[in-house]
Amino acid sequence: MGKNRMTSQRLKILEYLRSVKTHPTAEMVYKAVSRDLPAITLATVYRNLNLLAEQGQILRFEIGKEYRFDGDTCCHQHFVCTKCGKLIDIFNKKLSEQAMKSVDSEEFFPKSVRIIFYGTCKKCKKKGE
Amino acid sequence: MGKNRMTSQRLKILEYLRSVKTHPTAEMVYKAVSRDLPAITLATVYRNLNLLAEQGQILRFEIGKEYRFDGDTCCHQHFVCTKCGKLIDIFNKKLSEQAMKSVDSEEFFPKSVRIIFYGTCKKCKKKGE
DNA sequence: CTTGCTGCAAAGGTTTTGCATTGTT
DNA sequence: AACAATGCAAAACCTTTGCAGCAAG
Repeated sequence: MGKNRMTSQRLKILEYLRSVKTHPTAEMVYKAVSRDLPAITLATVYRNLNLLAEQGQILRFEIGKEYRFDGDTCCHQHFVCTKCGKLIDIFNKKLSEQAMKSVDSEEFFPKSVRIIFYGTCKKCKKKGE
Repeated sequence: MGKNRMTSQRLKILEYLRSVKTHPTAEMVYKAVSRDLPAITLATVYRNLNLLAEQGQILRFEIGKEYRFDGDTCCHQHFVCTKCGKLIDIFNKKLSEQAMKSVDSEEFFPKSVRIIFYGTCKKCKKKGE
């Protein structure tokens, strides 16, 4: 703990994640970062993503059997369109806070909530009609 | 649709899931069901779990890279203890309904919500002190 | 009988790991 | 100089799939 070295690979990965509003997979991060660091490997990307997630610098969560990473650690929710698979951010801080409050008790001591909605997005809804 | 055959394997799997309050992995279901059906294979377990989930007879969700299955399809939330890894049910129908309502709009058409809390459970909290 | 389901084995895709080397501190 | 981090390749892991035989309707 606290004895991490800031390598060019780690920095690039972190910068990349903070620069995009998408929720890339490890593979996507790898491809993006490869443009600047052609020698980087997928293994390194995984190792860094996992480390950053452990430290709470980024978010890691699972959508349908693969990890997605998110540079925005501020509490927000996600919407998954089950038609097109798109993952969309929803910013409703109150909702997360409200949820946290509702379970905080002598039984549970929540540190974070993950709220994911599944349904249809605007675009797919239109197509379906 | 509607042309499924109720095989002994499928029945056993469904019965098992409904009989437990845990959230077993496919592997765990396989082991449990194997006691009565020694010839069953993991592949069959997966096929049935996926089919049942598609039909909405059970729930399927991801916790840390593996699928978990839940025989209780009624809307409830989950609490994951990050210390011991335990997965606990929380029954707060209102919370889910509230969440759904808050995003339902011209933009999003949610069909379901998944709310997972991460934190410390009572037992681990005690140990930590 | 029909054809959906099974067991078996093999393949698939994502993530992790061992090891020698490199590069931060 | 130490040792954390990397690249490479192989392994590990969970899940899916093709196919021939079986069995539910």
